[in-house]
Amino acid sequence: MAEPSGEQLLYLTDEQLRQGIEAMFFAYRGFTADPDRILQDQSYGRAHHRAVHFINCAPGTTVNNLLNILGVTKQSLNRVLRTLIADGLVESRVGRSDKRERHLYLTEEGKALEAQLSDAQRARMRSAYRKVGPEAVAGFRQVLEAMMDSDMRRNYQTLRETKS
Amino acid sequence: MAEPSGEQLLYLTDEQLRQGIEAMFFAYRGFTADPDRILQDQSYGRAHHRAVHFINCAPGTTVNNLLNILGVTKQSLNRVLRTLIADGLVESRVGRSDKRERHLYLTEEGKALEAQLSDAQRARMRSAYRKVGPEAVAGFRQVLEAMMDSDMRRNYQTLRETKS
DNA sequence: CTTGGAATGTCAACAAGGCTGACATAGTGT
DNA sequence: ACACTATGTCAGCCTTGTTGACATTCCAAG
Repeated sequence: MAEPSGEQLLYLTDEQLRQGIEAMFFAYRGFTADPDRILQDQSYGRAHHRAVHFINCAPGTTVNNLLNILGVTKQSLNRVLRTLIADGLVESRVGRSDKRERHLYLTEEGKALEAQLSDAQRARMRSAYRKVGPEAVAGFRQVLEAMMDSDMRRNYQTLRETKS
Repeated sequence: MAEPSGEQLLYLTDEQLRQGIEAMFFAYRGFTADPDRILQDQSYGRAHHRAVHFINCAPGTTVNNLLNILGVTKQSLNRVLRTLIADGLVESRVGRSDKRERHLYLTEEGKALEAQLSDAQRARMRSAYRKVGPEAVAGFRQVLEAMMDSDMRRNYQTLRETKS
């Protein structure tokens, strides 16, 4: 074998990549496990969690905007929103300037659920972050960002800007 | 505000954790996008991909073993296996010592599909890894490992040992 | 040896949450 | 007036998770 170079670098071998793939699979399971557990008793699922999360992040967002972020069809999102609105967790207000648009807000009850789910998920991530330290976290974030589709990266960065 | 300390460290703030959560969400979408695209034409989905992946990793594994790794019910896995076996991608052999067990192997056709899916997923990960360099990759892996459930970490490490 | 329980795997039926397609309604803008 | 946009809804399909019921096989205690 020649000196390591190009594709031969240790961290780019097929075996290393395979391990990364499996780590991603198992870690994502852990990542969603706590909110899933909380929601399983209620008639909600992961889809509701995602909707509530992003409405909380960007209060007043429109349905269309949420659609782009979540990457599902409007029929699919609508099913989820309908139940959330019916149960009084989300409020849908007709737009002032453009009355076709619906702006979405969490009610107090909605915020409470969001906080409950968010706390659980953050607790796990905080524990992981604390175990490995800031340099590892920086690397983690860099890899995740590089792994996104470019249009999703745009959404992600928009969300970062509006809140940080 | 006092000096940053304890929970006050920059990388442990709620806002940083929230960004990490969203990065994980978007990155996982990218992570599965390529195999999903390849499979959507066929009558297979992500569940088939996962089964094929782990059978490829551990040829001769039993159904029960696969169950533990994948974390789904045996009925759910069975449906996937049934179609894979019917289509000649997976072979199921009755155990010699214990005839209750079924040992699973990929056929040549199964290996071909696995390679196709795996290549696509590795390509994305390789590109991300190359962009950010080995130190970031090391941090990425550390965080993922810290984020797994402990029982899943055991599975993950077992898989690493048997193959590396 | 037999018999009961544990382990393993299969089949059936149901629910969540994706998807497409078609269509209604209402508001915007030319 | 007319085309286009944003949203909501209905119907129906697919994948993939769930539980319940059941068959087969193994093993160990009586």
